[in-house]
Amino acid sequence: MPTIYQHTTRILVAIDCIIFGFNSEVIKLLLIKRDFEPAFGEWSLMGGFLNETEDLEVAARRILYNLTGLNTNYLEQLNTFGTVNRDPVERTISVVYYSLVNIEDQDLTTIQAHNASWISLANKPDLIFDHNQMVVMALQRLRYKAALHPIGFELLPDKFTIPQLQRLYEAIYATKLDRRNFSRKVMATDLLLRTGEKDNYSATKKGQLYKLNTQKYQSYVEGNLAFMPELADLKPVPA
Amino acid sequence: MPTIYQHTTRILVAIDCIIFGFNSEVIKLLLIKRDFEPAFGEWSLMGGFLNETEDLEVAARRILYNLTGLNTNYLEQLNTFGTVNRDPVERTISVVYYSLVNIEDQDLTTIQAHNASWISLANKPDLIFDHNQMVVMALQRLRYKAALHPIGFELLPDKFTIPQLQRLYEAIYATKLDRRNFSRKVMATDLLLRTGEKDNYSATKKGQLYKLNTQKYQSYVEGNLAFMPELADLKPVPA
DNA sequence: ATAGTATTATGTCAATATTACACATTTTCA
DNA sequence: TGAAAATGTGTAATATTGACATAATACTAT
Repeated sequence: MPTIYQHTTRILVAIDCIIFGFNSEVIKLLLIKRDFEPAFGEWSLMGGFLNETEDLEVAARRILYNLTGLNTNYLEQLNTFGTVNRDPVERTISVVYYSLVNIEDQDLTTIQAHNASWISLANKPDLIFDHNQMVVMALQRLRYKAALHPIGFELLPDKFTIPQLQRLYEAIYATKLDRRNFSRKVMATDLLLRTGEKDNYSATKKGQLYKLNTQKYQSYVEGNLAFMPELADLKPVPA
Repeated sequence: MPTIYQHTTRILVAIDCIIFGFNSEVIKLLLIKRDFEPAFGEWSLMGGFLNETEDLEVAARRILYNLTGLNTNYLEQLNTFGTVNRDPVERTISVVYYSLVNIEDQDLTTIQAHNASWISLANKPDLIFDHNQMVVMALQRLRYKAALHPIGFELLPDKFTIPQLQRLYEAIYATKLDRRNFSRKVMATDLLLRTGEKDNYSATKKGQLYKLNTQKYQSYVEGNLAFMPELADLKPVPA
């Protein structure tokens, strides 16, 4: 006979996903304009409920996949939000994940079917419930992580140029970096491999395309070598 | 008429607390030897269930207070663990907090009443469920945080000496630091104020007692000045 | 009183990292 | 051909780190 906990307060558990993308210029968020209740017509993160027989991360991947049609590499738990009245319908706690996706890999049809769009951070509309707070925390976390681990690559296409990578870091930290020092520094990590190909999107000189040295990358991610420690002096996150 | 979510899977939400302390030599954990089911007689973290009308952090503080009789300054959410079978009795997700407490402030009676004891990391017994995993993650997080923010002070008494502080950092990072460089560095942050008093516990020369410059401390904790960035190259956490 | 030890306060120095530039050259499109 | 972007190399000023030296001081144990 299975024991049962006496405690009877069982609670709705939601999963919300913050999806970061980068379009070679600015950091974007994948947000949905709700065509369902509650908060019909307002903007929110993509979310759903945790099922009885589903692990947390599995649920997050399910929700992400349903919206974007893609399996992201980088999915990490951010925080669990559980203020009593955060959801006006019913007490719900939300386990929030954030993910970094290559904006080019998305499945446009799926995204449109969910009434979702990529919106740059600067134009972020007001979101429902405590979702604004979640985004602020996620950006903060992204800055932490990207200073110590080379996770930025998840936001780029497989092949990318050094200036693209630099623009990504400039976008994450809202700062300007010296072109020459940046490239020297990045090359010194040995994380990049020349593909020999060139960037055909460029209107001017087509840059060298690089890809990740996946072995080196693994040791950087699993080990704890600081990637760009000088960026660890984080600037405040704009609200 | 209030809307109700159709989704019916409501889940038990537990809160578990990892309580770090420091006794001037080693990092300790406050663990309980269970005198109740499930897992009677085994070791675990202190935990409890989230109530319907209770915020997450409030629940964590309640549980912490019940066990230690103290209100800690430093309480931070670590992660939510939700593998389907992590609790053999019933599907339960656990929102885990970690806290840093001054080991001297504890209420011994309360601790004993809960069959709890301070156990040094090196002697940590095997814990129930996924609690071992939680501890590993907490130690990792502690190392991250303490490298970038001066949170270590929470583990010390109000007044402490420089060598005490150094031993704390050495314990957190399982490393040795140069006495002379350490004191120079710490003094340079302007975070410490001399109290003029002396450490009467010392058997030899009684060291100067310092206390935190709480204003400076706030700006370090809230701001993002890296505290000891050279320690951010984290060593792997011993399992 | 003294030997021994821990604490505290300075100082030196080489290796390394960071920052901020200068200058030169190449590739591409219009 | 000229503008724009990408690339490559150099280098001086400055800051940080890590390793080690010295010494005054305060206390205990004997």
